Amino acid sequence: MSLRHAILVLLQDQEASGYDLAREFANSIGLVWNATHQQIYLELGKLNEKDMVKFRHIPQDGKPDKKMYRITEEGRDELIRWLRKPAAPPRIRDAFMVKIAGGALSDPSSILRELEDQADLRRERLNTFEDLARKLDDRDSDKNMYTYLTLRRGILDQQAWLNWAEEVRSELRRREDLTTSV
Amino acid sequence: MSLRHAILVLLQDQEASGYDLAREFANSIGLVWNATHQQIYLELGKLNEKDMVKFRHIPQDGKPDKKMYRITEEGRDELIRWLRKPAAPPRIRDAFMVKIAGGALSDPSSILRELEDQADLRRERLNTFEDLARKLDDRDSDKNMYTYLTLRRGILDQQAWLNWAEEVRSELRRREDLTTSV
DNA sequence: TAACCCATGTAATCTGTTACATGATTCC
DNA sequence: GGAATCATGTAACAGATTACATGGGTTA
Repeated sequence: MSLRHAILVLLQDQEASGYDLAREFANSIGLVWNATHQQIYLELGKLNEKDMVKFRHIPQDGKPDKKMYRITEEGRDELIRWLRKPAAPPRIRDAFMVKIAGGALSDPSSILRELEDQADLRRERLNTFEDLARKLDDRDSDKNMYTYLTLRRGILDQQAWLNWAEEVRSELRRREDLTTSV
Repeated sequence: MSLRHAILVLLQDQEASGYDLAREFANSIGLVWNATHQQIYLELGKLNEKDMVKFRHIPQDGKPDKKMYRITEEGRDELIRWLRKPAAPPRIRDAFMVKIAGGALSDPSSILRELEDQADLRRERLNTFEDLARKLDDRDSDKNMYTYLTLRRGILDQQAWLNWAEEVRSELRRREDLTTSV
């Protein structure tokens, strides 16, 4: 329900096309909310109908035309209304963790294999976020402070995950020692 | 897509009614996957059609009848097939974090208020998970080890969140000092 | 007497995913 | 020559949420 608001947050700072937004969802805001281009184009259509955004056509040569969207007064009002209401708690749906919870059914080696794949991903993300955080030179501007805090959230999250992975490794190792020593 | 598998994981250990499962989704496995009773009843219906579970009627007095579900061979096969495939990465949809990312639009005091509400919730969860982890006496059984690891994931996650909240507080405080001192 | 627990579900709606579609340009 | 980038979308389907429905028993 708040793909809408994530889009409005992005349109706060700049006029953007659906394509631009999709790219940002793959980067910056994607850290906290992700969406595909299909969803974005659909939602932009709805936002336009409700006069929360408006757009202008930009013909380009060599490239397809663009629709550059801008937030309207109504859009800003909607966003501010939403910001005032307490946020719905995120719903947790982590398939990998379902596997861990049901781990007794698989074998440790296949769990470890997938754990390492996931860990690679997390390490990669951690690096990306740390790079981005380092590049935020002026943390004293309002906007940058919130971007920084968002990145910190991502960083702490990845670190916590990696620490947990280390615990999993040592538990599984301990377990192996127990069974082989019998 | 893996509500199905979360249910099958739960039915691994014990026969259960939809109601029982809903309770567990609110507790144990809810830590990694959540679902409402409507979804669960629907999915149990589908699983039954596909012969992945079967049920028997238990009449009760003073209470409504129950349907106690059990996993079948087909169900176990499906679960094992699923466990072998790499899990889809969880999609991130955190409305509160969208608010932080768009924080420059609200005022620090309302952000702090909501931060504290969320922190209360996280602290509560942390306590619950820590209690449950402490009560897991015999960590050497396969099943308990995986439950323990699942709980550890929840614990590290809550801690990381709370540490982040502390960073937010000090950043906002620093920010306030900057603006009031001008 | 009100709220909550037990126990099941259906229906309407909203969101999200996957597949399909087009077409020029640029980079390897 | 093939893949990726730019740029837009539609349609079918799957998954999730919200509202509605029932009704006895227990606890505050």
